Amino acid sequence: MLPPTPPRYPARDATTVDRLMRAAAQAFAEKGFHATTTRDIASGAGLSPAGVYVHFGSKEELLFNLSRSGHQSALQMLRAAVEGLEAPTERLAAAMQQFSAWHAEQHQLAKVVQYEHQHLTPEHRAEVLGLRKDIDALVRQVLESGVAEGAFDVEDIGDTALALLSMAVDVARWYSPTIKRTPRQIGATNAALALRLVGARPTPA
Amino acid sequence: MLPPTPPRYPARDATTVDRLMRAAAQAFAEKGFHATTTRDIASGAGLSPAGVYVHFGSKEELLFNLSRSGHQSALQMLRAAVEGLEAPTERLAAAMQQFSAWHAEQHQLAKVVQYEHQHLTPEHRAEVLGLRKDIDALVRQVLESGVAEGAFDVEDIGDTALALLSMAVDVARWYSPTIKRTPRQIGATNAALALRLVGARPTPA
DNA sequence: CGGGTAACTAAGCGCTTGCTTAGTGTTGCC
DNA sequence: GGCAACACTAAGCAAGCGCTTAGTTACCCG
Repeated sequence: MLPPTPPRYPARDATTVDRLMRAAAQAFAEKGFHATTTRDIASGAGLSPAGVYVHFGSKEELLFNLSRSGHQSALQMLRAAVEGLEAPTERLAAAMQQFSAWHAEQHQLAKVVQYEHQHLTPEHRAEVLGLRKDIDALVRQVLESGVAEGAFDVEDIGDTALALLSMAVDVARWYSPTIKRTPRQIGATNAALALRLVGARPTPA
Repeated sequence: MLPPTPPRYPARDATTVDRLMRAAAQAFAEKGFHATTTRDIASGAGLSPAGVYVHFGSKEELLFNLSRSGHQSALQMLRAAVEGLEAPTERLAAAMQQFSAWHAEQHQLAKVVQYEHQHLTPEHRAEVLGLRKDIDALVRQVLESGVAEGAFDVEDIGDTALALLSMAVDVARWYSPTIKRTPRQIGATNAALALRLVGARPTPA
């Protein structure tokens, strides 16, 4: 009774779904969810207005898929960044570097992730807020272990974690591909600033 | 030929205009400009849908008035905060404290200011972007004088100013009146973190 | 070659949107 | 008292919205 193809509704035809996701990310990032029409998305993906609904049940479902996969990739990237690193300063620097650079490199997706989740249904919003908590917890944990080892001098871990996240997240608000600094440079700057914030010394030359 | 009343189209009846501005600020902050209908604003101000157009020519004009007056009040507040202060650490701490607290206390207006200006007409956007540049310039100037006096140790003034602004502006994104910290406490935290960022010592006890 | 399936489109439906129009009640001035 | 000026409403219009329906094309597997 098993079908010869694996369950197909997670859309095998990656290219059209991919074009839709890209077109939606660009439009949502530039104009916001409500100012974007399904016709914008369809034409951005080279489809007729009805073509969207072959792959997504609604405009909100498209936003949800974007928001969830964006949150997941940010979280995975953060985990990969600190994996294998022992020293708290290295872990913090790597996390801040990668997270900031991600918000620049993926600035369209990042804008959707940071500023459009309010337009999700309550159930969908709850799901992505869970992923956000994981990201917050990871940053807090990096700070906590640094404080425990005496590598960081921090007044309040929650406040400091929030400030660090602000610096990185806000990149999505002001970044534009036309500026001089590259995502990598932005990451390096924010990593250095983060080490100052937590009272660590930058790795000596 | 001068009329007995001064030019009247800047709306003398402050109370209805004020109710409209408040209702619009709340709706724009909570749902965004495009998701807000003129009927939302009208009913929020206790008017019929047509009543809005007695005082504002369009929904965008309402947004513009909000955005401009919000930018102006933020800028004025920043100027007042540093006025009369000589020591760079005091000036930076005062600016950061007040600017961060403003984004909490006025979080609805601040959200409109920071996240909705993309929906202004090009002319109106250009006008508020001018005010934003003034705010950026003020922060930079505080950093520059601190560096010149040897009070701050900063690698790059532009990057550091941007990080400081990120910390303050991002308050509007995460602040909610239900959290434990008061706007004043948030301001104090961010002021202390700012002094760390610029390599200054917090004022000794 | 025939038949089922999945991707896609042309057309359009019902609804909501920003905004207008025509009219009403109130106020203040001569 | 007369009347213009004003703030406001009831009703509604044209346009645009998200999404559906009915039908066409392309392709895969026997």
